[in-house]
Amino acid sequence: MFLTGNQAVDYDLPAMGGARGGAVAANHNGQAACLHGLFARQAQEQLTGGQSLFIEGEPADHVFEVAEGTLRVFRIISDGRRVITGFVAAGDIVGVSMHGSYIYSAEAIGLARVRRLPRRSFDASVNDCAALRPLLFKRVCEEMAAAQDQMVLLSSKNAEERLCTFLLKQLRRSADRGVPGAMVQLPMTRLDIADYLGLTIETVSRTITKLTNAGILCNNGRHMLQIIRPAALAQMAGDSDEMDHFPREQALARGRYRQ
Amino acid sequence: MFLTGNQAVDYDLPAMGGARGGAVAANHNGQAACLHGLFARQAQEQLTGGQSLFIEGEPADHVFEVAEGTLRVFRIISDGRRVITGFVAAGDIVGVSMHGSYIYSAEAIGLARVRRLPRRSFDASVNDCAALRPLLFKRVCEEMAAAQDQMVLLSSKNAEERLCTFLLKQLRRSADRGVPGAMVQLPMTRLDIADYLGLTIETVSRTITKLTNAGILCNNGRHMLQIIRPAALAQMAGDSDEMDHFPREQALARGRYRQ
DNA sequence: CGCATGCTTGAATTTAATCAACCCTAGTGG
DNA sequence: CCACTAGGGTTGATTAAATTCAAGCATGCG
Repeated sequence: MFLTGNQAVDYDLPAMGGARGGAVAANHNGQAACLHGLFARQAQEQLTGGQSLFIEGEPADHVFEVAEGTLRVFRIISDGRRVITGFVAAGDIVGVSMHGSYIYSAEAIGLARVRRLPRRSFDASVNDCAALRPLLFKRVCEEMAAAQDQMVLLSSKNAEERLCTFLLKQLRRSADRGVPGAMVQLPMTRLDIADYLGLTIETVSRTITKLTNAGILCNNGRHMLQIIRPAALAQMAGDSDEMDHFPREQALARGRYRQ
Repeated sequence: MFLTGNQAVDYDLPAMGGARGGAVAANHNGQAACLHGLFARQAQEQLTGGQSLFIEGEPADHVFEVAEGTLRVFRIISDGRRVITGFVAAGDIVGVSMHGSYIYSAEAIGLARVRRLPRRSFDASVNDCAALRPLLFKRVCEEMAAAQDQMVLLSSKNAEERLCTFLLKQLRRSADRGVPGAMVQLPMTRLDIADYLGLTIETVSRTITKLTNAGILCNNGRHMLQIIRPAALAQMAGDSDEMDHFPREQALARGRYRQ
């Protein structure tokens, strides 16, 4: 049931070397213009809610591009709890920075579609194409930066700040996808959010209620919120915009950062 | 004293290619055998305790290899607190996965020595040398894996587990460096540890005391501990060795992971 | 010696977790 | 069409853990 990782896929790689004839999206004649181009000719695979794309510990044989939907990326720790380390959505690539085995699992939240490439092909393509390498590098840097941000969130923000930070990020995403009117799509459940933010489901729920009561947002069903006062949200997120150009001085002022 | 990470190491690279002409930048005609080789000919720079190597937000113009000592890698958040996202020690490379600007600061804990390479040179060398690319990629993967581990630690471990995990990691490091007899070197201060583990200095102190009283470790001065019962430490670290091959079953048993 | 810094310990407080009950909604089947 | 159910979600009361505030100790350095 939940183990049905992936069935029946054709694994031919896009014949990287020479002229890639037919050419679907996003790349041209000689070489792929972008990473997306590498996946463009691969068949889409469909995942239903809760279905695994890959599981922590499996050999990391493939790299995936999400075409549609959202996946959660997580690890199960020894006491059985789940830690979600990220969500990936359409356009994102998953499973890149793996050395031997996947270090986390990925599974669909609701319906999702992905394309896959064998890792060897992916690596070879990128390795062969000088234009792609910086693009991949950039992605990895972004992934790293996101991990850093998450560490900061987890190690120093309270429940409210965590949730506001999260909602703000989702708001940006939704806006980028053309969702209008400060609406935020939350495809994931409250439990997903809790496991991502290092909180319990109750705390997430309470905090959303509190923000609603404070007139900062407004609840349109479980998976859709409207942000009424984005500025307030940003302020409560705690990465204060106006001040954080002066990290050193502030820190000194508070006596926490010396020398 | 506690800084003597490892001194007097011979850093000439295994003379991979042929004649490495005068030239700074450390690579090729032949080609460098390893990333370390890229830095080998660079002058060492010395940093004293508390001195910055680079600061968050600066243009990320250089890549560094630590030759000696330990640095802390951190961000200062808007309210002035410091979040340490990692420590780097001899042999580690810092500042790789940066796109435009550094996303964190790095500064020496006590005396340290580093070698630097302009980012352009570093990138060019790696880009030109097919043998180096997977080595760099591997490093980045390790960095990513460490970040994941840290996220798990921060989002789901209690103070004791955090500290035990940390000590265990330091123990491995110390052992790798040839420190004998289950001794752990802690070049950093308690405040550094606290900022790294997402705790306060008081909690770190109390927890060390507790472990000492429990006969698990033994305090030899501020910057040196002896681990009396490594197995107990490992168990308290909470990434239980014996069970975590069955993440799925456990999770289901606890009703936390469904579908 | 005396100060400063880092560390430890104690008491009070606060935050989020836990335990427990209940609600709401979508989907099912009679 | 309505009743029922299961899952996800909310709310409340209590508890536990770590923070905060406060004081004192130890070590190293001028």
